[in-house]
Amino acid sequence: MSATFSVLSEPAFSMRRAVPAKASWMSASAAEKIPAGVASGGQLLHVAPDAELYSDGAESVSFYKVVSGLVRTCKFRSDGRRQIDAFYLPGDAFGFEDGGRHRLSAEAVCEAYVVAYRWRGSEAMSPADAALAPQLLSLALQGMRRAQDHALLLGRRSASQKVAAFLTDMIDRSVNDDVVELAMSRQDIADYLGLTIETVSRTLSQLERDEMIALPSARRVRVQDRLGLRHLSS
Amino acid sequence: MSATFSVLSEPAFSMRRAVPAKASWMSASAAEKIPAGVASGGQLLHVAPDAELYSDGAESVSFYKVVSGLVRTCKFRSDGRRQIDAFYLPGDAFGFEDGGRHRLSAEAVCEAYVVAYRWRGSEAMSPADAALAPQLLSLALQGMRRAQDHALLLGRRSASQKVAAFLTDMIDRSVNDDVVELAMSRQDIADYLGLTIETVSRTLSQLERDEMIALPSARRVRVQDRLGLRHLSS
DNA sequence: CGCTAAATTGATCCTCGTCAACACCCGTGG
DNA sequence: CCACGGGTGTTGACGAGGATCAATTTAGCG
Repeated sequence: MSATFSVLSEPAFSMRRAVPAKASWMSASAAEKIPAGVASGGQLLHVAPDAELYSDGAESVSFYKVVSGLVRTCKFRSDGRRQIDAFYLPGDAFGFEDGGRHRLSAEAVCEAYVVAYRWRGSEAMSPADAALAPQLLSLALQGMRRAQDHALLLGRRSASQKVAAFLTDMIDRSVNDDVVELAMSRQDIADYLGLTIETVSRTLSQLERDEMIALPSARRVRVQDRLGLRHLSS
Repeated sequence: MSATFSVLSEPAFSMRRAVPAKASWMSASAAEKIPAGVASGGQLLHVAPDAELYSDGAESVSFYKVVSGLVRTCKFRSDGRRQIDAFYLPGDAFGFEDGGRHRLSAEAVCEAYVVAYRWRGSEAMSPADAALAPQLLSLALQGMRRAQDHALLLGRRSASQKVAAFLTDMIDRSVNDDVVELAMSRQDIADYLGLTIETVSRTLSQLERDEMIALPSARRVRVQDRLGLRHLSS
């Protein structure tokens, strides 16, 4: 895994891994893609595919917002297995946690740009930061909602229900209506749903046979029976 | 299910269910058990066993803090199955969500006292409320952490790992060191872990045979090999 | 055009869900 | 005091769904 990410504004950023930071400066057009943020003073970062933005246990100095690409947060178990906590699409914020340390790793699924906002947790908030608290609160509540939905998704559901719910969620979150371009691999999906790659693959094939979806290519899903899919995930 | 809960301070509280509010006034000693809260103006409520504090979809007018007893938040699926999102012990806060509506039901597992704090979400915060934002933020981050841990617990783990993790969590959260008094039924545990009551029961029996725990009674667990248990839940 | 990683498909095993019977705990009432 | 009854928990037998191991196909990329 060639883990690299580069700071595109200020260079003073704590890197956990000794990795050569590739100098790749953003274009003006990329800068314009930054969504109207919580704070104005964000720092734009480029993260290479599979590169680690921060790791489990690392000191938490910022939270982040995705500008482009896809980010996953995950946990690595002692048995070597990986569990993915969430996928973050452009516009989504992640990485704000209390306690001074991250409790998950964050990695780019594919090449991504993220904005980092300096923030060290609700305990260490300056009076100036306090003004942002309501907006951070909104983000935290959103994050809690997402985590709760994920827990509900994982609790006692069949493989087909899980995959259908995953696809439904991806459709809802993507701009396009009926075709989803999955940036993540089958392994990523499996680790997110608590399944194996084989089961994910089999389930997708079955959904295709049932004519609920079409798979023009492995990572491209065309939804043909949106209602049926939504009903399956119940 | 005889769903009843009664407001012990002000009577103006929105009840979703047409239920006879039993007049049961708190004792002075119960009042003293209220933990130092986020806000001072909380309203003490009594909730009878299995009574619903609020239901999925209900308008969200308050968040809550457990004074005594045990509260569960849960979701009911269309197939009739129930999933428990979380258990809340004395001192834990719950029920703060954005969007104006609750997305889970809250019920008392056993007789409980909770304090309700008027709050309608981060969108509808008065300047006075804004002062509380940092503390609410801390609570929300705690809630997010809890939900994430729950999702990680449910993702691809064996029944014994799940049960061990559940017991470990209950030990960590209870005051007593090695004996846990479980207020919840096997069904509650099963719905929390995404298992069946039979599997929960079998797993507990197995843990007892392995001498990691002892079960002096069905709801009382004595932990004999705390390290082994913790290692199992990994 | 090959090389490699990713994805699919197949065969088999095992965990856990399901159905069923039974034990236990308590409160009620004879 | 014990019989009865219902709720809760335990245990057993069996089967289905998904994990595992293995082989093959497809896609991506030099």
